[in-house]
Amino acid sequence: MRIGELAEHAGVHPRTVRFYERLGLLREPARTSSGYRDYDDAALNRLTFIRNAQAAGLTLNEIGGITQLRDEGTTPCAHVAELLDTKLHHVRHTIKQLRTLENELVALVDRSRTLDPADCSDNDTCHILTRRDPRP
Amino acid sequence: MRIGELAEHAGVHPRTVRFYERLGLLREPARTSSGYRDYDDAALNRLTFIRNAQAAGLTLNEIGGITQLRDEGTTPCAHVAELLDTKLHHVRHTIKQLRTLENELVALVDRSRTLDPADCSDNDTCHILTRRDPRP
DNA sequence: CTAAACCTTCCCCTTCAGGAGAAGGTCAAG
DNA sequence: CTTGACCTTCTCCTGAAGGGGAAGGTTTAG
Repeated sequence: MRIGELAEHAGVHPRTVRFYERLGLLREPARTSSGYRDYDDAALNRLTFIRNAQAAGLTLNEIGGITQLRDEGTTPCAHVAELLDTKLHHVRHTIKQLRTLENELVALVDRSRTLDPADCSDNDTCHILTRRDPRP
Repeated sequence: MRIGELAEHAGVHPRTVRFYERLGLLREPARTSSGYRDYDDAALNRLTFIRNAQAAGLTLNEIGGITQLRDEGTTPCAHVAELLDTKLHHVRHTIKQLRTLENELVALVDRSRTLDPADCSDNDTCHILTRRDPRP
């Protein structure tokens, strides 16, 4: 199968397939006599895996670590499990930070409703954003 | 005051001050006879404003829009209020997405505990990440 | 036979917020 | 006078995940 067909099956652009190959996520495929890339089903499986892993929030770099283990003959399960666990902690941490920001924004939006634009001077560019309390 | 002093007062690197100037967030300051940048208190106010706005999640581009209004003589309050409101919606949307990802990751971590690495075949690189259900 | 659709490599561009280093000028203290 | 700390401009680099176009070769359908 040629690159366009492979890409369409996986729902990506042919460009993306070449990009993954350059990063080492996909092995270099066979070539037809005219130099076209010629993929087998294993390549589609691999590409599908990459998309699944991305959907789970893994970076291409992390995915590269997994496929490398697989290519070396090691079952990557333990590594994958650890990666997912770490990612989960990161996600939870980010959510916490965003919730803090959300509260801050709610306070600022409220504030914007009570302040009078006529009182907004050049000193602080815009008094809505003038900090009253110390940074956490 | 020279750039190092200004930067220290604001808690940033002198490089960052020059960077903001290049972006048009800070006006070009006066120069000493030897070519050193020479800032007044207004510059520190402006720089402090930029930091506050960043803490509220605004991008430098958005902050540039605010300072431009101020430099043109328009009170930017209405614009700022709208920006904050939009940002709040964005943040809430991002939190929602991250919560979905969190649930997905919890499911995957659970799954990694029940699957046997001995059953992980080359076909799917790692069976923990093999999708069972269609993408939302 | 020709035109469209596909493929190839090569190299630069994007966003975001700076960071790094080079090569050189200036200022304050000992 | 010299050393160290500061300042200047210039240009390139980072990470993430590709996007875009140029210039050219191939394949397929009509």
